[in-house]
Amino acid sequence: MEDTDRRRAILEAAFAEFSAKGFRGATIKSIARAAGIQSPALIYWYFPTKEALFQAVIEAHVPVLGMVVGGKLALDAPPEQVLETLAHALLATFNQPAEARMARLILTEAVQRPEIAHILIEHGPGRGLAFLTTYLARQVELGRLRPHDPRAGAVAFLGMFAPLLLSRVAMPALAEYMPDAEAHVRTVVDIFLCGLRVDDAEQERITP
Amino acid sequence: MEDTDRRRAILEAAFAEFSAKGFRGATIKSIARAAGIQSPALIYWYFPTKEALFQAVIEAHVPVLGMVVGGKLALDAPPEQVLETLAHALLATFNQPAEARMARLILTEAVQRPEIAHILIEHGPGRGLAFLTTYLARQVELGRLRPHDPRAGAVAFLGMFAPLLLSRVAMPALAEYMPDAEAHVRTVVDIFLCGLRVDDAEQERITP
DNA sequence: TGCTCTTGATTGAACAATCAGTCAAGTGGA
DNA sequence: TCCACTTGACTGATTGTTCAATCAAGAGCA
Repeated sequence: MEDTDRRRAILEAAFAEFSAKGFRGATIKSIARAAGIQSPALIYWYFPTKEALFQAVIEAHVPVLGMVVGGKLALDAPPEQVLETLAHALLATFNQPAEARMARLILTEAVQRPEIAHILIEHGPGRGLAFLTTYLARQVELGRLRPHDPRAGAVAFLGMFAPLLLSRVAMPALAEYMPDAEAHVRTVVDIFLCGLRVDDAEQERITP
Repeated sequence: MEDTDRRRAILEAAFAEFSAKGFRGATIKSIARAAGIQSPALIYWYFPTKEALFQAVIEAHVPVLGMVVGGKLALDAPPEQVLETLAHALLATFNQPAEARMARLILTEAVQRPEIAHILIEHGPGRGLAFLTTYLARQVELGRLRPHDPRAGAVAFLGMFAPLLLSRVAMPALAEYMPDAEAHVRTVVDIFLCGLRVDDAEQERITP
């Protein structure tokens, strides 16, 4: 559990290599070179195996996944505030290079590794979905949103940002089909709110 | 360009292996074994290299990607019909095992291969997005939907199904957070339609 | 019918390169 | 001296790929 300079350097280099080339594409030799180490053998003094190094890299970056909903989002706060805050937090999170690379790593590796997929989902999108689901249910209870399946609503809302995040993080070729981020947030929140607002109630004007 | 039995068998086996283990994970030996071939060397009689075999596999499955919007979706058809049809077509498409495996292959490999990502996006999600974008713009023109950014609207609508498709195709661990497919389609179409419906000019104001 | 000759298809063996991982021999500070 | 740390050289296995040899089936000719 100790965290020396060398160990940290290796972890950092391994993260860069894994996220750029995938588990199989990144070799311990390339990781060693990226870490400024003379011999690949040194890696095996800190980590018993390549697989263990990979797991350590994952575990080192799991905590950052939980930060998306780390803010103070109350269950009773009004939807127009919570949804916009959540949307901006989502985009801001994956603007950070470390988080973006982590997302790419998950995307390429978790498919072949269901066991780590489970852990990562638990700490990342799972929390966001769980919070949003109970939040939507609560808002229906409060009469601020009309009755609907809150689970489907949560999946739908977060999913609306999936293409945008995918284009930023992993597939730049998608970018040409993507709208501006700010405009997208505005449109999405607007559609979602109007779509779930209680009918015929008091409502504010919507500007095109 | 000839398509003998052997060549087709190799392509099929390679598709299965690549989609299951990824490009690096699938070896020509395993592909040969899956194709019922004695020696891996035979593959090199039909394909000059492993990379060429991979490209051939991709090209062989590109056409099926265009089928999503292959149906007769008119620009003037009412939204409640078009959106539901589109949603069901989307889910039905990725229920087919071949399409699902193709999607997984794209997801895991296109990240490291921008050149093929571009082609695949062009034939797949790109077409869907392009159609939906012009369709939404047309509906705004017709006065059936209220003014909004049609590009963002299209991305949002298709994105709403991204988590569901991801859980089915590549990450089963996500399934426990997912709603029932039918209910999700209903909720999504409902939210999207209500969210973009033209506001009734006469609103009864109920002051709280 | 018999007999070569050609051609496409298939094979087992072997190639060089690279991989993850090991090992013995060091280094340098306490 | 001791011990945490570092190194270059090495190992055995696996990788994609090549190659010479072989097989089956005709084609042309007697």
